[in-house]
Amino acid sequence: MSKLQPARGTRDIFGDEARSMTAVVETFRKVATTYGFEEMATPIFEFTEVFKRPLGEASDVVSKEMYTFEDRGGEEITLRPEFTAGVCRAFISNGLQQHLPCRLMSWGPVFRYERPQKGRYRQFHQINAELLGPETPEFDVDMIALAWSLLKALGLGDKVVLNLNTLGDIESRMAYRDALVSYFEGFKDKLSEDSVRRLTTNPLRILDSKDEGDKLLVANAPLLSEHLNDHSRQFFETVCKGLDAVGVPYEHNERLVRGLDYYTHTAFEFITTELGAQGTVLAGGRYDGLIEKLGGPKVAGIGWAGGIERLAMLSNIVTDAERSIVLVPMGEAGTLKAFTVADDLRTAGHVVTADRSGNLGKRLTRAAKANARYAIIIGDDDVAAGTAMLKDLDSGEQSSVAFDALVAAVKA
RNA sequence: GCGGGUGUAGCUCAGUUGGUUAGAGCACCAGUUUGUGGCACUGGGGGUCGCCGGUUCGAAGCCGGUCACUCGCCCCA
Repeated sequence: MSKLQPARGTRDIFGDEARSMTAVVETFRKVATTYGFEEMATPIFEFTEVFKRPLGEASDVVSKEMYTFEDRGGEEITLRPEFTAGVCRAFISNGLQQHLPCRLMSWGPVFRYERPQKGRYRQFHQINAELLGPETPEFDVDMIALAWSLLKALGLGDKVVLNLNTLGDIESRMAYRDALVSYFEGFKDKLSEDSVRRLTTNPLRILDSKDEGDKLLVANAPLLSEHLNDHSRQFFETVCKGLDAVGVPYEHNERLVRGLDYYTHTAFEFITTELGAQGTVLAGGRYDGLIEKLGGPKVAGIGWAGGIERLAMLSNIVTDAERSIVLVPMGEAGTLKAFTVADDLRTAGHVVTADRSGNLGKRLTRAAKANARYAIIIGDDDVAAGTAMLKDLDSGEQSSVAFDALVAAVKA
């Protein structure tokens, strides 16, 4: 640790960036609420097993990206690398299967030990939505529609493209996996180093390879759509029809796969080209076996997560700070009087600060630069007279107002 | 984890073939101005030149290492 720097991949968030991230979260809460979602805040750390079991031992997240440590009581603890597993654990812990379907929204920090880049941090923030209930394709449509509504509300409707695919149910996925492995086994010497490794860890990932040689082989590889059983095919068709009906544009991308073991059926990613290699801005899918895998009831689920930093960077939306009233006390009596004036105005709901240093000109300059709405000058003479000088900083007009009339005057 | 680039004030950047107290603009603070604003003038604070080591009489500039950021890969939000 040299100097007073934050640890690698972590940062301080303030100013415009903080406001912009808050705006993303606020928009999310508002939109998700209209879809019937309720808040679920789970701990930012869990027993390691909660993440290890559902994500899959071989996944990158589990094998090299988790912040895991033993606490003072000897428990294996992990800082959450995603929301889904924790939310599902909470669902089971609290017996929420009595209230299906459950629509749960969350947001907050998540942790992944990765090499940082722009738009990619070791501690970053996500908004998250999960819908737990029966395995019904219409729910997939609802979830994607929610994501699309949010993105539109953030002004990202034309910056982002929805890539959609189906991984099929477990049966279809396994059949396809076998077909894929036997196909690529034949070209093992031509595959990139990464892809040879993926052949054993996650063969579907090869479809997504950026290696030029791999791409040639992938072009002739068997297609997942050819290995879908009837159930999986119908499920996907229903999802597509639903999306058409709600008017969510999408591209069927057969190469879209997911890294985590628990995904089945629908998988989707909203992608932008404006953030370099960090183009995925919001992504998710269906995870029908997850809750059972964690030891819970047979309940299916679908969910997604969005990167708050990435969404904020793309949208540039900032909630404007509320315009303030600046008190300018000019003497001892004025300084004391300003405390009660401030109190009255704040009680009435205004943002009030006092500027007590420098000459009057400086203070008005600062108030103007801070985009304050009013300045209230309170000198000793004013206190004696029972009035303050209320100055409208937009128009430049000012008038003498009795102290007890200030709250009303400022409203007008 | 792998490969490339960058690092001088809060911000944007100068800084000659290594040469003595490291500069500018913007921003900030104060004064002109205890009673009227975004202007002007004057002044001020702020940098161990990312950090450590090496070469040299002498390093912001050269060499090595390290840290951070950044671009791509892996993977992902």
